Amino acid sequence: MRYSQFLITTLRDNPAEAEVMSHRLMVRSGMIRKLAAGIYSVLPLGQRVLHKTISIIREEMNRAGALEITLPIVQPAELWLESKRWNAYGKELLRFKDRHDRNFCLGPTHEEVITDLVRNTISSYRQLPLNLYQIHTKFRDEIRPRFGVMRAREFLMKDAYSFDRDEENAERSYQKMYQAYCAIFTRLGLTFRAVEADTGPIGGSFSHEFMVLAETGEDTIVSCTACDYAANLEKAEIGNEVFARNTTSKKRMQRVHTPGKKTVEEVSRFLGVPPSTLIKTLIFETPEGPIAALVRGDHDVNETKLKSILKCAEIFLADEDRIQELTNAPRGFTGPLGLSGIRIIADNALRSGTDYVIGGNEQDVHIMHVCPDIDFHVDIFCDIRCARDGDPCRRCGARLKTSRGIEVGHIFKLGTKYSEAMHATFLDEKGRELPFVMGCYGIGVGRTVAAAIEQLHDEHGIIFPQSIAPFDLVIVPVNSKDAIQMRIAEDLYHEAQRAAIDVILDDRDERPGSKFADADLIGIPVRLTVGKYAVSDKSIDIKVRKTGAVHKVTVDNAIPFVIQQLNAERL
RNA sequence: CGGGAAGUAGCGCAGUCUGGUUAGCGCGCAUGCUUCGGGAGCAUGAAGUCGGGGGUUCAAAUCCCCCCUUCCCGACCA
Repeated sequence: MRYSQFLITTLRDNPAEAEVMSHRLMVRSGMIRKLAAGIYSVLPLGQRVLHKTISIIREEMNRAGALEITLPIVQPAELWLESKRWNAYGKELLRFKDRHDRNFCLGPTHEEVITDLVRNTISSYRQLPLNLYQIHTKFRDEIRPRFGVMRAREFLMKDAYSFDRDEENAERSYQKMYQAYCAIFTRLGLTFRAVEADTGPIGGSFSHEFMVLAETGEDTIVSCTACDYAANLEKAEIGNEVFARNTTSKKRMQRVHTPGKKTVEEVSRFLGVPPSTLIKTLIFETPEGPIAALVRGDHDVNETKLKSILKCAEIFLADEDRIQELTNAPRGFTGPLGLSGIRIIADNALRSGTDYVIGGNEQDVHIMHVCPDIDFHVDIFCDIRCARDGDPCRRCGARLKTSRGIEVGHIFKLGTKYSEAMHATFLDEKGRELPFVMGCYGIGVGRTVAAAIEQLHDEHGIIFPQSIAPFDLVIVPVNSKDAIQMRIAEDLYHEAQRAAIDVILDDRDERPGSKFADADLIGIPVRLTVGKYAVSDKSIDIKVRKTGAVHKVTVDNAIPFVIQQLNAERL
């Protein structure tokens, strides 16, 4: 490819719309342009990167035995009504009507469509296992799209769906995908980690998220410092702690006046006690009515855990009016004592300690020296808080630590959730009709590219891993009006092409500084500079983007050296 | 949906408070000359419904009202 025949539209200034680095660099390098919030056009440079990413994903999916298909983006409501997700999915599902007034939606995911396809196509255990995948556009009407393609509304996703005859085989399919994902992200040159995760609205029994490690990631990962346990914060379980309680020296409860002190911080400062001796009482609305969730003042409630304990999809914090109605006090003074008709769920940590401060369910009143389960009733104790640095690991008891990541892939064991709801069955060798045991497996393609950039960049721009760089090599003639330099550059260009190197020749009549800056910004792994030394003593500079190292080689050795450099990185 | 910020040439911004020549600057773009090892210099030029609608006024980018869009934080969410 010649620069003069390619469209590269780099920008010198950071776009005002972009805050995070990967977004800035994708816009500045000319990979993407925004059309509307969370909706992007992909330019030729970005398309090349996507292409290479997709190729790797496709190769590994095929290697794992999955078959590529294409499913429609526009989906009829009937299928979603069958799975009960037409109403359950929420506003992310963009619904609309066609000219005949029939309901449709844009597919945010494709479980319904694939299940429908398979139930009409597969009828025998002999046709299993089956894994079908596509790399296609999804639409999710996110409340707040952000960070460019990292959280877009319209985005490219690889989604795969496995169908098996039983749990055991489904487990095998799941493991195959797990391995394939590891292979994919390794080939993409990413530092990543697979973590246990909540299944969310997709449902199913078990899932892993693949996290690209990056400080700017939206997700918090909890991992063990000793064993290999790792989970999303939403899911991360806290190991058994020692719950010691000595009630012999317990003080009597005491009402205290706490005018205007509503937050944990205010109350703890006012009373001169540490936040860990306060109990936060949060009222949540659930489908079965309000519940009270109790955690220590220095802990945070984990709503995902709470949902899973309550076995419901939707809970939300009660608002000011509702709190007043239920507790006869404004927000900030809620406590478990005397709450009638409300289930009280307390975090395990509250099994320890006898001397807590709680809200008095009365304006400007708190109660001191309170012991859970003795001074007030607790319906159940369980793990409902977010894990923190230092908490014990569920598996081995060692300390947990937290870090940040970007979720680029998610694999689910779906079980028979969809196949049962939609009557997708096959006959086994004994003629029994059984529902497919399913799994589904997603990779956010654009997000993966963004995550790679987030992880691999410097002050000059993107440092693409060779596997997804838009070009392997850029050849820069310092002075494109110098016929001899240009001829050497052209010769090297052709030589590189013959060697199957994805090369671009910067034949623009630009100053060398601009060409270098663009090459760095775009993140081409290897740059070859043809200048006056190439003319005078056949010396070429080869610069490696990642390390910044400059190697001087002769014209004849240039391309072989480049090949060696690329092979060193190629996986 | 709550809080905050912003919409002026392709991009980045000034001008708005305090209404008043022809709406500016940098980058980019076009043409010419010189230059060419880390974003060159000079000259000439093209490019603007000042986000949209309404209002106030002799006069509106500037003041008032309504709306739209975008970004950030939160709530929410693969």
